[in-house]
Amino acid sequence: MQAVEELGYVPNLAARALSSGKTCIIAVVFPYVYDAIFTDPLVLRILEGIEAECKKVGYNILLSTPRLTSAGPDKHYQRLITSGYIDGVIALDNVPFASVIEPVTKKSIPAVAIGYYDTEYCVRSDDYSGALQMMEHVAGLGHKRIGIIAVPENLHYSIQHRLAGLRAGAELAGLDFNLLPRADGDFSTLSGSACAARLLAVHPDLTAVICLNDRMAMGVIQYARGIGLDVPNRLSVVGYDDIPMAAAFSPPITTIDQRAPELGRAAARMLLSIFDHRSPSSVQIPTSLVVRQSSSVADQSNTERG
Amino acid sequence: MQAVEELGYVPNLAARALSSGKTCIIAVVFPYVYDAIFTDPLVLRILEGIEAECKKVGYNILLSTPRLTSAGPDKHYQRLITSGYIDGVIALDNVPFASVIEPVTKKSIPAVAIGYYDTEYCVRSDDYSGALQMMEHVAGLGHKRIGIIAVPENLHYSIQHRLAGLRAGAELAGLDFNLLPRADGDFSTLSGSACAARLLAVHPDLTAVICLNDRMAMGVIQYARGIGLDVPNRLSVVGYDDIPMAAAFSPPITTIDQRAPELGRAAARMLLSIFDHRSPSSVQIPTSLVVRQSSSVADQSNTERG
DNA sequence: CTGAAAGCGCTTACAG
DNA sequence: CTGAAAGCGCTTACAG
Repeated sequence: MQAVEELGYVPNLAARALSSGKTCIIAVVFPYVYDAIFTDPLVLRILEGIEAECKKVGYNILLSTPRLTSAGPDKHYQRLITSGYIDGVIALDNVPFASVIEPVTKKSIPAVAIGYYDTEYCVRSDDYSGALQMMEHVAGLGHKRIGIIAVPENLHYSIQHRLAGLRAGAELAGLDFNLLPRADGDFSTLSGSACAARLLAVHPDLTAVICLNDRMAMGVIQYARGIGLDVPNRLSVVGYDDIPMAAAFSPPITTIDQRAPELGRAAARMLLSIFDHRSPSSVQIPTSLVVRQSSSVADQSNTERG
Repeated sequence: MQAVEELGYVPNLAARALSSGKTCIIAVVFPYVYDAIFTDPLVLRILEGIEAECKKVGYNILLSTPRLTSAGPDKHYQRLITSGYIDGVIALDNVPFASVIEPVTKKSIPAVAIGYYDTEYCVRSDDYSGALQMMEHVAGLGHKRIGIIAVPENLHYSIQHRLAGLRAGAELAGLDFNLLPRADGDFSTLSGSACAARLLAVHPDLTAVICLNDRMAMGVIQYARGIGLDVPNRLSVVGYDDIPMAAAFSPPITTIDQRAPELGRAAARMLLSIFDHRSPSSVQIPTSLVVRQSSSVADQSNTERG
């Protein structure tokens, strides 16, 4: 039996998979909508969390990036999930026009969604509260003329929840959310600058801008600097996501940490517990406000002027 | 035979794997040294290239992130590569103290390294020429007092090649590379700022700083701005990698594009061709200089003053 | 050229 | 409680 050690015997996993029906592989599914999946730092952080939990119990990760259109995920993916290769799937499922987890649950394959798609097992970031926290922070600093830089709601479910959170936060602060000017970008830094330009052209008296991600916030700060507006003294700018760059930016950006690795960890734990024939409850990961130097109290003189 | 269509038959891949000895899975190996693997944007870009080629031919990607110490990769990994689960591996292999590809080739499993580790099949970025291009660009703008911000050579093979390229470029420009002041960071933005502080404290008359990655270049620019040095007019700053943020930064950063997705594509093509019993030649991916606004001609008054 | 049988290397249910 | 046998669902080499 110690010959096992000496000869370096390693079980053949394909044989084991065939006989036991278990492959110890889970598919991690990042739908490819735009090329966003390969440029978004959060994707890698989520993967980090999944990997950490899987490594503990010896599960392997098969990465799948199906092309997602309104007709659903591509056939490659359809084949993968019925191939017997995988024991279960964890999928980012936040694109309103098509679900990637639905065909999996239909086939009764254990599945956990990270996102808002309505399914039995899911983990969600508390986008509503995160956005609420942002608005409370900004309004709490005395800002009233606040611009919103978002993204079209049909791109990502989380956007809808963040906007709802902003609305609730505005109401709490006695502001009419519908009166706050809004511009939509596409998550990119460049679009952040462009939105800032549009917003400030019409509303030069804004004292704060809330951006639904950090990269757009960086774009706003660059634009503001370009036209000589000091951040945060003349214009407060806050972001969302707490990507690594947010802390290193100048000024460091006030933002919402959604704990992406924890989203991944929770999803992996949930899937493993489904494998154990338990029925885990869905999980919501709380966010936290990270106050840095890009936001400050509303400049009194500016506030009065409007 | 059209019943196949109707019944939605999908072959069981585990059975196919067992009988044919082929799994159509390749392991993509990103050794976990620090948590760098999950925060480095290049990793995802390389993965993007691998995924694109694999998708074409129906191969799946199993992601492996072995912990790498001087004792070699962890046993999880050792098991994976002998498990019969994978047809081959593509690995980032650039950490001098241990190779991740060596145990694979020893077992005669098809393997392609992305990196400088000496092995039969590899794809490399032309770090030497990339760094040479940087130095030629900076020296060509008339700079002579150039600071170097690098990283310890024992962290990554590519650093050694980039430093050699800088040296060659300096010699071509008639500069003594050994006389150029150097500070070492750790790739992070913060370390870039710290290095800039150290360098400029001793050598306030530097007119240019060459950084071996973009994030450190961002740190330098922030530090320079903080002490009132205009970039690029008073200080030119160049980076390396061309991460997405480099173009969106202010000022947009002059840098070297190493075409990370192409590294991935080339590695995948190479592995697939090994599967076909061909013997592909190793590949070097050329880099290109991307000139943006963070570098400009040396300020004459400053140059004279030194 | 077609079709039935052996075999891939495990796991597991069953007989002893 | 132990050990021999069947079976997982394919592929492929072989007999017809």
